[in-house]
Amino acid sequence: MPELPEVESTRRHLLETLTGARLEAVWIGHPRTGRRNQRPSDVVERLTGRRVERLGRRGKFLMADVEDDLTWVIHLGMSGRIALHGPADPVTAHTHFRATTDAGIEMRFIDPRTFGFVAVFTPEELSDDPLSRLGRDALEDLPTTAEFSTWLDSRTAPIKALLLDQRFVAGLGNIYADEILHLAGVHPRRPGGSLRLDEIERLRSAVPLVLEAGVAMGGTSLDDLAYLLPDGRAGDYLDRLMVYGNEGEPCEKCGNVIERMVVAQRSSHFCSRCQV
DNA sequence: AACGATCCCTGTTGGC
DNA sequence: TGCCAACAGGGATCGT
Repeated sequence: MPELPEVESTRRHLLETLTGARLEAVWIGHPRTGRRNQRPSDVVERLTGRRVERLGRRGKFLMADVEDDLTWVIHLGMSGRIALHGPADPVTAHTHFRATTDAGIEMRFIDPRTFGFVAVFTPEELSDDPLSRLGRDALEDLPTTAEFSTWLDSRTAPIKALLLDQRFVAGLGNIYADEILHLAGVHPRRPGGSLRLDEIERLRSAVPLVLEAGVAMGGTSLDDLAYLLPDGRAGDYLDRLMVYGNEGEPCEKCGNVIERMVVAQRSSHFCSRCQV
């Protein structure tokens, strides 16, 4: 599912096409895709004719600066992906947003489960939106071990749930949280406040190791229907996963069988020998 | 305040 | 073989 490495891989592939491009024909075809704007038609009205100044990312949100202080925000949700096409290419199912650049390239947002969205915010709207409370980016702005320690202090929620909470560190999802906990040797159900300083340090240092490897491989494509790069290719990190989706298989570190349990309403994959 | 539960949605999977 | 319930999950929201 799209997490930070998938969103960052998508951003890097879009940079050349979108940076400095003027958007011409803009279309939104599903009410849920534009639901974060009070009026979904604002997405079309605000983007049409305007130039994209810069394409950034915070956590799992693509955030582009657009002329006149607007912020164009795209979230891939669970099943969203972006594809670049020529305007005459056949439109595939679940295409809910299209925008043509002045160079004649069409960007499409494809999202079968409609958990994702496309929105355009004014500065005032952005400060009112929950995404203004997003935490620090897990790749570009990772908190220090001391800051992690303060945040975890006396917390009773399982560490897995806390890693998925986007309000402190933004960008981790179910797959990479499992991988990070495995690399750090921490059990997903450990209460956040129970982690010793050396464990917090291992956890914190595992974050960039896992995420940067994910970005280098173009992200994780679980199957052909979910995340793909904008040119339609699959990301290659699937083969590198140590625990996610490996239930019943031997741990590559110790040979113990990988187990699965539900933590924070999400399936968690872990090695009970490596992770304590 | 912190935490857990629920809901949104649809393609795929697994059980009977 | 065919049908249908269960499952997948990011984030907003709500109840305790």
